[in-house]
Amino acid sequence: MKIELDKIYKSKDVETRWYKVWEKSRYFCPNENLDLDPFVIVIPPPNVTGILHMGHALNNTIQDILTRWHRMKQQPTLWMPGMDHAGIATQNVVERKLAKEGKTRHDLGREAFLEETWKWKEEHGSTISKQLRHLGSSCDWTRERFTMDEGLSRSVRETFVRLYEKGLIYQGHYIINWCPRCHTALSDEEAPHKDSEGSLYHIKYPIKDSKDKFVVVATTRPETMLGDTAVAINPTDERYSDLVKQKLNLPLVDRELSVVQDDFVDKEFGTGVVKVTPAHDPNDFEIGKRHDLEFINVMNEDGSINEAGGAYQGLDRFKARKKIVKDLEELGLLLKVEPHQHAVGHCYRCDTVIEPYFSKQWFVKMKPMAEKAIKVVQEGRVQFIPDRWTKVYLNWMENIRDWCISRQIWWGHRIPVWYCNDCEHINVSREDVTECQECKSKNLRQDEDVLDTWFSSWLWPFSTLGWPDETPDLKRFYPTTDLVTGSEIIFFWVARMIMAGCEFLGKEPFKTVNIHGTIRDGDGTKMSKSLGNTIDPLDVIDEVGADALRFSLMMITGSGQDAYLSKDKFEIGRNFTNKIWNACRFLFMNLESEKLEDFELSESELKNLTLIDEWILAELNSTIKKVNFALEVYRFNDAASDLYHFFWHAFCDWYIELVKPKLTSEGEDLISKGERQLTEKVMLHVIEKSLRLIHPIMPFQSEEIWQKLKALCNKDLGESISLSQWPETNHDLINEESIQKVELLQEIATVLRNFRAENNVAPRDKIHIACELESADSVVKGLASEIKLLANAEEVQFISSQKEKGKWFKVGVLKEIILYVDASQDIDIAKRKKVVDESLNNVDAYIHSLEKKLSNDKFKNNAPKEVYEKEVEKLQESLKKQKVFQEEKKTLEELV
RNA sequence: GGGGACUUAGCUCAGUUGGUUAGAGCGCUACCUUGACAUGGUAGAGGUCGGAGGUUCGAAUCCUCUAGUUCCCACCA
Repeated sequence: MKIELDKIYKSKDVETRWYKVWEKSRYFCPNENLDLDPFVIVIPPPNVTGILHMGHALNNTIQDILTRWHRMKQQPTLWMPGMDHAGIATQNVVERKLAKEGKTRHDLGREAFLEETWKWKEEHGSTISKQLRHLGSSCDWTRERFTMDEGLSRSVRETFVRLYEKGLIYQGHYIINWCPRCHTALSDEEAPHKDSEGSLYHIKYPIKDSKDKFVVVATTRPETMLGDTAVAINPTDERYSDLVKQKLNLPLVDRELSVVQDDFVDKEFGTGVVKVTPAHDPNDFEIGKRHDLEFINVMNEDGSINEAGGAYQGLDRFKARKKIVKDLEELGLLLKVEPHQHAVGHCYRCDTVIEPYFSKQWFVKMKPMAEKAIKVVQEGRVQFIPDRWTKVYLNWMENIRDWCISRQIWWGHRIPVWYCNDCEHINVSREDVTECQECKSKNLRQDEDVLDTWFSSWLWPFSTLGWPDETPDLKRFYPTTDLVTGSEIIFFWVARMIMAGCEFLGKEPFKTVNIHGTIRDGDGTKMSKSLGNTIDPLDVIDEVGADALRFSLMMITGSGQDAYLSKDKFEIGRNFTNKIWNACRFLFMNLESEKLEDFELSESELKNLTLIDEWILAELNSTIKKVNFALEVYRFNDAASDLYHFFWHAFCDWYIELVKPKLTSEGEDLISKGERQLTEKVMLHVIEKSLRLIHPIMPFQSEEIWQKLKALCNKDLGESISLSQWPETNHDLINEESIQKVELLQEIATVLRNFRAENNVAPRDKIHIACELESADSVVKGLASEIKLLANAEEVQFISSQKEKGKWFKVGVLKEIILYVDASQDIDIAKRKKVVDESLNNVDAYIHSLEKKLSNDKFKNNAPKEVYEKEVEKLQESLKKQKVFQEEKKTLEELV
């Protein structure tokens, strides 16, 4: 039976070929196994406008590893895919497109604009799901959802109505974050503050009916003074106690201002006098409410000054600011301007400076829901990994503020509210309303606004499963198991999902939240398109393959830690896929066995193993154990590096090298046919298990090789490695003794190779080796042929210490053995002497420290017995070494 | 203002309950173009774990302070 692999691994061909098969064969749909708990992940739905970036690649690789791992454990496994309609982002895209044609959305009107947007979605909206397939993501695409599809829209309405009926949704006039470019309200989370250099303007407000008397107020936004309706001081501030009875004249605008006392005012800051603009500042808004002040809105939706601004009407807010400052200066009312650093909100979509804006919006009352969501985390029913995020989450939850959910855009779920034009009744309904519930009038108008995009995302873990219907999927797959996401959407998404799950289903939506790090570039700045510092995952896939990308990402990103990425980081994955490919190729090339029954090793086969076979099986099983553990605790980097070290540095570097002669022609005389067959079987067993272990991280290549391997076997291994059984650890095969023996063998080989390197003995030249053994029954005796092979020796002799002194040259000292080579070699005595001197110094120092430690009674009394004994053992060994080195030093000195 | 995270070889990072003469990958040096792989092999050089103090028989690992880098959160005009 011959199986062949191409000379080089052609990732592109393999990837497209297998993904098609996987998807077509519905391997990614959950199985019907009722005995095992289902494993469920919902994808953090990427924006429909999105294109795959490294953050996605990391996020989805982790999800895929978990999904494939559980699928191989034969659990019913569902990775629910889908996309987010991304209200503002998508609308921006379509509006930009229209702008190129010289049109605005208003030219089209609402209906036509939405049609246009759906059209855009149909044409471009599947980009990212295609890209996720390139990555190998094993989502169940038959269940793919979109936040605006019919079912999800229904759950949005259901939740809105329920919350409204419960009194948790209310409408009101408040100061919200307004983006003058997107023309919409934003939630607090959507308006992140950035420190910016601004100015603090000190302005004189004249006191009415006084000559030249004035108070000084300070502001960073002078243009808002157009909307001032009062000035506030701290009630305990004696400097201004007289002021309370007086009135002020607001400059530039002909308006009288009263003076109010409010605790909010900090006596220490500035002059201790605050201008109050209730319609343009959240704090002033509160003061305004407390003191029943007038709310004057001075801006239009685009941030320009409106008619209330008198002479400044029509000016953009920043132009108005300049002009106002200039005018004040001319009037002699500008006292001074100081540089001032302060935090300014910016639109998270377009980065425009947010305007605190007074308007009527819909809000969700969050406190009652937060309480439940806090509880489930505190009780450990939802667990953050790493745990430090728990604190971040709880802190936000405990200080939660109401959620502004109305957006003044068109793309999204329209608010299910109909106002009666006749009786002004507010109709809130799951179904479209055509008749007023109060007065039966048909003269209704629906609320113009749509809901925040996150108002549909927060339902994602159950809306995708069919909720509010009691669907079989919902029963079977809710609550989901793991959530995998980045830290930047803990508040936006994770926290709200927990609230929604508890509120609407009475059960937390997932058990663990795995927060992975952020991908940054080599300088540590976040990768973003606008900075132009991105590495496109698709380019990487193109160059090195998806498996290499995935593996590299796992090697690079420590648990939850940010990763600093540069292109060369992907070499590790590329090299590893190459190594696996070539190792398998080599082994397949030299196979002689006929078809095997299967790859499992029978009892009798296990009894006939060579030491090397025993050892590799021990290493394999200890790797299975480690990988299992790593995955269980979400330490993907550990899993990846465990696999890497096993396959490369145990299997390839040592095992294959050791069995090579048996497999190639020169070995034919050396072993019996049965022995060769057994070795081949062990080797195939190891490869087959390794492939299964690697499959969650590197799905494509493992499938390709595994399918070739299948042909060698009579037993039906199944259709795909992705459905095959996840390897279990066979603890009986973790044979410590064989591990120790092979470690000794490796040390011996290293010493001898080192000798070659130091003395420039060519690898081809055979050497003669002698081993002086501590005891006659040393295990080393059984290793002669391996030593011979690894050191390329003509022969290996075992000698006793006293004899044949002149013939052998000492090259190394190990645990139970002293190594010699034939003294006829051309040996660099000076070099050797240097090495021996250094070794002796090290050993001396080490012995000194050990003796010190051991002579300390406190150590003897306090340290655990094993630790103490270990130290004693170390000392004995070191003393032996010391003796040998001393002798050798003497010998070398005589020779010089 | 509050809360995290990070600081270990030239670079990027491991080091899970304190006990290793401190590890890996890349890079570097020397040798190897022997038919699996130069995306390779062998050998080697290179850190005392940001700094200071403390706890302990024993600390990279725990505590305190301190410096630097960085990320969140926060309504001080």
